[in-house]
This record gives sequence, structure tokens and C-alpha cells, in this order.
Amino acid sequence: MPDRKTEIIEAAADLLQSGSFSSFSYQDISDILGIRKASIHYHFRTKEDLGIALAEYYRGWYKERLDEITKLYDQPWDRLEAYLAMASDILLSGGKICPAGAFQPEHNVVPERVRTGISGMMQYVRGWLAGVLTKGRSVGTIEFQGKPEAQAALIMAALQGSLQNARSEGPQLYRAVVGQIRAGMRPRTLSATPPRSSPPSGG
Amino acid sequence: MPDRKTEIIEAAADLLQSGSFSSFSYQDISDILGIRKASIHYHFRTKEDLGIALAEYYRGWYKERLDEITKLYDQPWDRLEAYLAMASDILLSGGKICPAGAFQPEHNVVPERVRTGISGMMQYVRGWLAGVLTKGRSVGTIEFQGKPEAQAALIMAALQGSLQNARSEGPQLYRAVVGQIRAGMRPRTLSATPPRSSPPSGG
DNA sequence: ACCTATCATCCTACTAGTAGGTAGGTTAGT
DNA sequence: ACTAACCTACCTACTAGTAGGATGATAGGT
Repeated sequence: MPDRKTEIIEAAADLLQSGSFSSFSYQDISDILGIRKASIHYHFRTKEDLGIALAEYYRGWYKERLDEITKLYDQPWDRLEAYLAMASDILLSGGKICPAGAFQPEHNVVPERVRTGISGMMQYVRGWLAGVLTKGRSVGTIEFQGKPEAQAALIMAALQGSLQNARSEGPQLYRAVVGQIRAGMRPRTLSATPPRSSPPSGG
Repeated sequence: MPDRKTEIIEAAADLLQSGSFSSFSYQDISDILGIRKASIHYHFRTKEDLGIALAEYYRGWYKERLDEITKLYDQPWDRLEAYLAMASDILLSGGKICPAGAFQPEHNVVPERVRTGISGMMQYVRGWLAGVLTKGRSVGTIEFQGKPEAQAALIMAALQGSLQNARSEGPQLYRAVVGQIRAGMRPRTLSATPPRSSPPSGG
């Protein structure tokens, strides 16, 4: 008994991250799931409804992943690494892009309730990342200038843009950008090598 | 005698940067210019043709701007500042986004010749920016880790992503990200203040 | 056990609107 | 006479969305 609503959302998420909100249709979803278009409308009456569900889905998705990272890793630097690895997974799973990067370009045609959902998702991730950066700087394993929230926004924007650039420029440039983010935040004062510490706190 | 072809391209560029490649139509363009849809097809037979023309237009646009910056400013840091200001102008002119950020999410539905055009544009800008960074590091006014090309890709990706994020998060977050890029590249070894030098070489 | 009502899910068949694109005629300048 | 630019009128394909019927499981009453 697979939850059809969930199946639809996941298929839609897949299509969304391969393009944009208006570039996939109910027909695309029904082709994937092998049911008729009207059945999709039964579960999500309008595309706005589906968009809102997608925004909620992504917020939950990020919350799960970030909670897991928080639980697995104690050290801020390790959490940062895990976050970067999570973004890389998106790319490797079929050249997809960040959900925000799929919604925002079409901001003008996307219903408002969907937009606020995406905004909430962004704020949640940014808050989490800013917390990691704050702690990392206080213990001296992460180095950066300015406010943690601004640095978090920089990292997120760079990943979002870089996932898109990988579409036309290939994955090696994406990897170079991720390496660059890392390199720019390693402490330079004490040691030249990055702080490699604390494997998963097996529990 | 306004060149209609140019008018169409500029209207299309406007629409594109307000959304995506598939989110604007020939009808949108004809509404703006006050001519019929079939007339747009007369100048650009297919949307692929228009897309290719757009990619060429953007490459020329960037080339002009970057040449102008190169001519106006001698010091690498000033050129970097001018580049960042150029991106900010895009945002301020009606909440638009980077052209690459409008094309790449829909990479799968965009004709190949358009994609290669965008790729060429990206490479050109990245090459220019990497040159600025290389020179800046050699004279000690710009500081960063790793390869100049990777750092250039990082800056471009951050701006691209941040322009999109501004759609839902507002311009102040965009400004914070730009400030963060700047702050991360100021030399920290010699002086705490950024290198403010050489006004336009009046010529 | 049987009948019945209800409900969720999915279906066929349709609507109106818009997309990109084409055929062919009109207008005006050279 | 020729041509560039524009027009009206149309095409097919696809979009989101709706109406209403078929199926099938579940629950309740007798």
C-alpha cells in the first residue's frame, strides 16, 4: 500500500528539480506513476496545492537531513562537511538542482503560498547553518569574516548557483566550487591542514 | 528607425530574467512591442532561434561591460568591486536574475545550441574574473585560497544563487552575501581596512 | 450471511485557454 | 517589380482543470 499522495509528491519533486515549476505537468507525473491525469487532480486539486505540498515536503526533507547530521556529528566542521556532501548528493542523483533554484526563477508565476513555503524552508536551513558556523568559529575550527547568517547565505547561494552551473559546465566545476568554499573556511592561523575530527558518535 | 530585431531581443531578455526560458511566450513579447505574434516569428522563426540570439546578446553584453570595467579601472580590487556592482544593478533593475540562472534550471528543455551559447558566455566571464583575481593576488590586494578559476566560479555561483534567493528573501540578504564575498577576499595580513585605491583612470 | 450505503480511488471524456508555428495576404519603401 | 515588415486567420499540441461514472473496499443493519 504505497501512499499515492507521497508517490505523487516525490515524482513531482523529481521533475521539479530536473527543471522548474512550470516545466513539468500533471501529465508528466501521471506518465511516471502509470495513472491518469485526473487521478493526480483528485489528490491535489490544483497545481498550487501540489506546489504547497512540495514546499512542505522539502522543508521536512531538509529538517530530517539536518537533524540527522546534528545527531551524527558533534564537531561543527564535520557538520559543515556533511552539509556540503548532502548538496553534492543532489547533483549526483541525476543532475538535479536545489529546490529553491527551481522555484525562485519563476517566482512571478508561482502562487504566493508556495513562495512563502520555500522562504520558510530557506530560513530554516540558513538558521541551522548559521548555528554551525557560530559554534565553529567560537571553537576555532571554522574561519570566516562577518556575520554567521551572511556566511550561511553565501554558502547556500554558492551551492544553489553552482548546481545550476553544473548543468552547462559539468560536475568538475561544481566540485571546484565546493572545494573553494571549504578552503576559504579552514583556519589559517594555526595549522595548514583542515581539522579532521570526530567520526560519527556511534549511538 | 528602431531595430526591431534588437527590440525583440531586449524585450525577450527582460522577460527571461523575470522568469525562465519557457515561462515567457511570443505573445508576451508582442504585447510589449505592440506588434503581432506572427511578426515576432518573422524575425525569429522558432523560439530556438530566439534563444540562440539571446545567448549571443548576453555574451556581447558581458563583453561590453567587462571591457568597460577593464578600461575604467586599473587596480584588480576596483575591477572586482565594479563586477559586483554590475550584478547588483541586475537586481535593482526590477528584481531580475542572472541570465544563466534563467536558462540552466530548464537545461533539459532548452535547445542544445542555446545551451552551448550560455556555456560560452559563462566561460568568458569566468576567464575575465579569474584574470582579475590572479593579478590581485599577485599584487597583494585580493586574498583567497586555491585556484583563481575556482574562486571565480565560486563568486559567479554565489551571485547567481543570491539573485534568485533575493526573490523570496528580499534584497537585504543579497546585499549581505555580496558584502560577505568582499569581506572574505580582503587581505587580512597587512591592514584591516580594504584597499581603496585608484579612482577611474580619467581618459 | 446478505444487502446496502458510503467512501476513496481511479477512470473516460470533456472544457477553455495558451503554446509554438504556418499560410497567405497587405502595406510601404526602394 | 521587388522586398522587408507586418498583418489576419488558422493549425496542432499541450496545459490546468472539471463532470460524472466505474470499481472496490469497508462498515452497519437486518
